[in-house]
Amino acid sequence: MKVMTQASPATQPRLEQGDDDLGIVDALAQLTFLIQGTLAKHATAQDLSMAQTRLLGVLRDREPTMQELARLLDLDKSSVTGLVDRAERRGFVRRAPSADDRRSIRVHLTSAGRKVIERVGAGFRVDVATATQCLSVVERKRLSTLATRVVMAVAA
Amino acid sequence: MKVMTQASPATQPRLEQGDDDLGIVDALAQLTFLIQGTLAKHATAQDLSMAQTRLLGVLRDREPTMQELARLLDLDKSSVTGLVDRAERRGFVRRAPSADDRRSIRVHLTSAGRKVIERVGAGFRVDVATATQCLSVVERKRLSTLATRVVMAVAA
DNA sequence: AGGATTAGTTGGTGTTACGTACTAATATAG
DNA sequence: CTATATTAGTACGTAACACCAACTAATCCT
Repeated sequence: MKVMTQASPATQPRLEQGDDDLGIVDALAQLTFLIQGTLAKHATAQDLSMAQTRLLGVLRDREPTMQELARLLDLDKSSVTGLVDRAERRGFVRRAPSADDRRSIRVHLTSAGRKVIERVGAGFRVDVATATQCLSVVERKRLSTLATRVVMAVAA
Repeated sequence: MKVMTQASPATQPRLEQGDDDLGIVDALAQLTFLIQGTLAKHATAQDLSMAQTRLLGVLRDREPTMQELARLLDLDKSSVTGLVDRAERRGFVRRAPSADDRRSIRVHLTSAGRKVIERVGAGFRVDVATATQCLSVVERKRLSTLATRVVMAVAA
């Protein structure tokens, strides 16, 4: 995990950090893999792939067209066709004709789909809570605030 | 993004958090997707899949056997065979016979492989730095320390 | 020496993702 | 009001990826 940056040239061994700090880049990278692994675990437990999980997750509070779905998931529209095909075949989502535009289609969760994604979410929540138990209440709050700030800033 | 947990029952709209805090679970989940997206972007820019990127990333400071690689990447050994096949075909890694055990094989980066993964790392670093620019130096340090603590605690 | 175990590959199946080409519906231009 | 262009979605071909089960070769065990 040693890739040099402009900020810390190869000639300098990073002044500010000891063993208790991986540096912002590696810390976030590793945290990311950890969290993704956790999510993948619960997805697998519900017999869902990560792609299916993302699809159902996005549909929890939306009823988008295929086009919008492609944008939300950052996929090609032809990829979304297949994804929704398989989810529909398993009874997790359904396609409904759009009211205003007869070309487009609205995708929505079925109750079975909602149930399965809620189960993944519940398990995930427990594991994230467990993983952050090494932090005090104040620290956990700090972490979630900082993470939120970054997410919000990038979104804007 | 509203799945209820034991910690915050459905009857209560979350006492402690305002609009400036998504809560530890959603904040980390969203941060994770953000970071993964960034990494994927730079991987694609170097014409690498995420699987190839993870492979080359792991090999930066290791020369594992196929078996160890499977454990490191949390993949089936047969998946690793294919992954290494494709990476070798593209000249990024090489297989070398293991000295002590004639059954096993050691996989190592080529200079081309090292070069390409370093480029991904460099771009990724820049983007993480940019994404965290909304934080002060102290806050950034705090975030990286907290993330490190979580990663370390889970690893142990 | 001989059976169990371990390392790695092979082959088969299913998912995922993409690009291109296509149909149908809507929007725009003249 | 046609004629053309654009948009929404699907179909098809290709390739990567991941798994399982079956297989070969080397090593371990007793």
